Amino acid sequence: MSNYSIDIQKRAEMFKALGNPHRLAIFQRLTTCCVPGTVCEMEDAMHFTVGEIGEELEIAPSTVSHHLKELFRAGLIQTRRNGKSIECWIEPELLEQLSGFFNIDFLNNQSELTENKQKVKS
Amino acid sequence: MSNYSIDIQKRAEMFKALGNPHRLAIFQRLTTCCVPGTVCEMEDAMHFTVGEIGEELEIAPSTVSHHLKELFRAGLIQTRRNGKSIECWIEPELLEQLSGFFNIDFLNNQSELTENKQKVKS
DNA sequence: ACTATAATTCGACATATTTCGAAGTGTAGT
DNA sequence: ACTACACTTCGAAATATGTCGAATTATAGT
Repeated sequence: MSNYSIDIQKRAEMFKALGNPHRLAIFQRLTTCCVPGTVCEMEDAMHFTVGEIGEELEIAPSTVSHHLKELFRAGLIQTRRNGKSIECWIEPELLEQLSGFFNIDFLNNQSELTENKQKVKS
Repeated sequence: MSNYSIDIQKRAEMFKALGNPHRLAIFQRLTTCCVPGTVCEMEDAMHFTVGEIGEELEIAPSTVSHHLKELFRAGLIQTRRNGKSIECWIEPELLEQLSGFFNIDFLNNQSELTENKQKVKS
């Protein structure tokens, strides 16, 4: 369990964090807050307070807090105090990074993969 | 925990399965088996036997078996008996699906997102 | 039939996770 | 200073997970 690169350990922690339905729901909420079809204002629209998140989930505040801490520790969300409440959001770069992990083109060590794919299929 | 859509439940199970370092290593092995720079023969090169996987992980065969079962139950890998051994592989479509989940363009409900992104940044 | 190889199933055990309520901390308004 | 609001921290309890060795199943070769 301990002879893996930081890389795989860190990523496993991310996936573990997303492996709980409540946390995945939070994460998804934080990514899909932009109304479909409208311009996404990254700086504002993607922020939610802990309270807002808790309302949708219907679980105890202490449980919401626990889950948010897990998401934060995994490096999936950012938080910031704003007056009485605390804002949560996701950095768009993180989504790119995660998306890239499953990108077979990426895994194939760069570039000419679109080419290769076609070769295989022909 | 139970008032979530099948969708989110199923996906959470996938991420939970990937949330263990050993399983993530298996999964990664199964996706990156193609030698970088060469053509990826989907039908053959992406298959590994349980034994081959176990060797690299240095854990008891029964533990490997357990992890593979989890990956299978989550819908992440496919298996097939071939003689004495059992082959495991990942369907490329699955990688596309997972990659798409983190694709903010995708989340934003299709198409004109590349456009939108640029609008925001300008 | 016997043996070897490949993998799974079955307890068992230690450890981790999820969840809650109660108590605590920090901020803003009166 | 007091009160309300927003959230976190701290046990505690129930449940789930990761790991192994021993026993079992399935296949192939002799």
